[in-house]
Amino acid sequence: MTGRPRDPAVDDAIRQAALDLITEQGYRGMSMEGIAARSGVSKQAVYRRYPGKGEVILDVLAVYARTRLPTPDTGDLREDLLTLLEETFAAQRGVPGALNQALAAEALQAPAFAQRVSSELIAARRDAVRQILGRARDRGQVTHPDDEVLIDLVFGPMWYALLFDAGKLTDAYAAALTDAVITAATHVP
Amino acid sequence: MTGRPRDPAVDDAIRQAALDLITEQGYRGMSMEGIAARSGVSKQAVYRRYPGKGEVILDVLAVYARTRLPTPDTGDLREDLLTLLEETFAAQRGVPGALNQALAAEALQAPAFAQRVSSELIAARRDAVRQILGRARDRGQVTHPDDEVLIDLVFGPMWYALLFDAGKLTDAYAAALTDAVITAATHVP
Amino acid sequence: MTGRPRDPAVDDAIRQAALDLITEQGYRGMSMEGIAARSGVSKQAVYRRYPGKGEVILDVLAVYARTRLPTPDTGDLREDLLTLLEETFAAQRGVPGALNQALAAEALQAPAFAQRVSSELIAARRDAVRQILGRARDRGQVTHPDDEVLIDLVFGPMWYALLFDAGKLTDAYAAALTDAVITAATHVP
Amino acid sequence: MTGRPRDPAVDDAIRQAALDLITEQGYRGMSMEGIAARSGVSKQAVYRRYPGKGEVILDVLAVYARTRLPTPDTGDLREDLLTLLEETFAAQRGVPGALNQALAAEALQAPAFAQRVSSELIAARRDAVRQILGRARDRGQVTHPDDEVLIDLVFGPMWYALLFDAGKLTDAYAAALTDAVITAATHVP
DNA sequence: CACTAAACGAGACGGTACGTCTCGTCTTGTC
DNA sequence: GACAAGACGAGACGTACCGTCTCGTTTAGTG
Repeated sequence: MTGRPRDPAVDDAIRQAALDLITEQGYRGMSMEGIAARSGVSKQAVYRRYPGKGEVILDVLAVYARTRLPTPDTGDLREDLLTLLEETFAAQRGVPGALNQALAAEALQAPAFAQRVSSELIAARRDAVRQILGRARDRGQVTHPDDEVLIDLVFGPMWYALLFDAGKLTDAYAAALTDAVITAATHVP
Repeated sequence: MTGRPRDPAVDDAIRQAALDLITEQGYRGMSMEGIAARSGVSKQAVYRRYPGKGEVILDVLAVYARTRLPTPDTGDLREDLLTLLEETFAAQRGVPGALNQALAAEALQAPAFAQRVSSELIAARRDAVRQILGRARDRGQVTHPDDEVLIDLVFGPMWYALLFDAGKLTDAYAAALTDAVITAATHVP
Repeated sequence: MTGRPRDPAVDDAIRQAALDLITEQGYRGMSMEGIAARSGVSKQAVYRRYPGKGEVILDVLAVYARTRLPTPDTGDLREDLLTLLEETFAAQRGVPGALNQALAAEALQAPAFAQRVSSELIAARRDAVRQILGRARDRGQVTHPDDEVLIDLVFGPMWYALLFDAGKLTDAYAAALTDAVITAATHVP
Repeated sequence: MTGRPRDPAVDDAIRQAALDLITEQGYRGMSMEGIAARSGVSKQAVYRRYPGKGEVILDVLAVYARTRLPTPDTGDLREDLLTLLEETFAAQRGVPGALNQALAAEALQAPAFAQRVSSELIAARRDAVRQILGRARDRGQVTHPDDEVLIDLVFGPMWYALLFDAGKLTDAYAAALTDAVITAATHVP
């Protein structure tokens, strides 16, 4: 049979509580117990939806991801890449940054979860850069043979900053990084 | 006054136990309680030395760091950088990799700790690359204006890999990264 | 709301473990930790029921108290009092004696707890004597004006013995005490 | 060899610290560790003098005991007994009361210690009453056959009060108790 | 309309780890 | 040798989460 349907209000309450806790107290202060308490929901209701903290974060982040802008396409590699990076970095300075840090913390504690994050969340961001590079490659602009390395050059420093110095992710840094990556992408004989 | 000196055997037992636990069971399986139990030492003896897990890892890693080789200096930028990266990545495939992951996990849970890690451990690695770049710059080879960005290009992807795909850190990846970074460093007009 | 009801088996296991520990190892050997371990119950389960050791003992003793015989009423003051004292002292020679000692130890470390013990456990015993004295007083036998002092004469020596010489609490001692108290109760002009 | 003699200042500091702690924080707050810290003395210096908390208390109490008045001897049983009890009870309302409570707590946790307390400290108090009763017995006033029971009638209620209601030990209570005990002592045919 | 099945809040449960405290012993260097 | 200092193993303290498990109650469909 069907049984009682899940209450969407509960869904929202959980996500909201998770978000609140993580922004107010960081990953440390975000516990399944705390989420339930804060949202006025039973622990079971949380565990019914998510197998663990990681999945909660993943879901909360997905909400942000859904509202994100599409990949820029101005015909200019530098402009496209810069726009994307500026937007991405700007987000990392806000709530999504805290969520990504939490995500990283979870991933470090469960390799299987790291895999999921990689394929579900990170892949999308990488795709965006891959598209930009692909278009530039079609225009003969990009000569570097391996997109993946270039993409690592873009996002590696971002995660590095999230780990040890989140304040670094400014527009200026986005620009510097963009230039360096473009140089690496376009100056291979 | 002096008081009874700390027993070096206890120091070693703690470090060894921490190392064992982290390599066998990962960051998750490493607890202050477990370290004490495994090393046959009282919890107090552990807490007397380290205020938390993070500091233990930091200290264990320091032992590895101390035994690390000096910065290569062959007069050839590519060879120097490649050697350094290959060595560093090779280490990340082993025990130090697990330790670094643990370190990252801790750093994510305590920003103050992230700062310490940054200045005490990471700085040394960055210095090595800075020296290599500096020498090449003296030879007129490096034209990119900002060492820091270049260094981020080197280590960003490494941490990124440690977070989501540690298996990526092969010699081949070290080579690809080296080439990309050198391109970025040397092709700025 | 209701929530999952407490498991009575856990209640019993805790009480039994506490009882075992206190009889086998005395108050010293009875710890919240030990109770949990011995009963195969989590520490939380214990702390959920009792805020501290004292309350555990109090509860264990209550079980004994509930099964105690009613106040004797033969119409003869000496017989009534003697019976009560013999029974009470006999109990002190057994498990309840150890429990009472533990109770005293706890009471000495927390005045607030002493108050509780006084009103919840000791009061019942005093009431029994008060009833016996009251009936004798109705028969014109007891002339001493203050029951409370007489009751202190009865139980004071008992606690004194529990503190320093538990072996003293024999039937003979009960008889000697009974006689002395009756003399004090009945020979006031 | 003789070695360095013990520093009397250390002796005093320990006793003073123990006294302070016990009066300020009760038995709970009196720890060997605390005594050492408070007195500015090493733990070893404390343990060198006393095998445990109990002995410290015993020693501190002994100082008080030494300064106590001699057994009253006015030729009047009631007056002698009343004086003794009033003085004794008055002391229990003060610092010696707290010390006695601590003593009781210790005795409950180590039967062997209870024995020592009994023979060293309590015996003196009992002797005093025994002397008073003896003199009255010589005058043909006391007819009760057993001094020990009478002495229990005197001190039992005192310890009982120390356990559960220290406030009870007033002059009025001393008087009531004196009268009851004298009745018991003098009205046996 | 009754029945069924799942969701829901509440909260108990066995675990595990946390960080702190005190115990009684020991090991330094200094006096 | 006493002494201050403080390390050491042991073990209890009380708390916090984990993920699972009852409870009794509500809320849809389905028959």
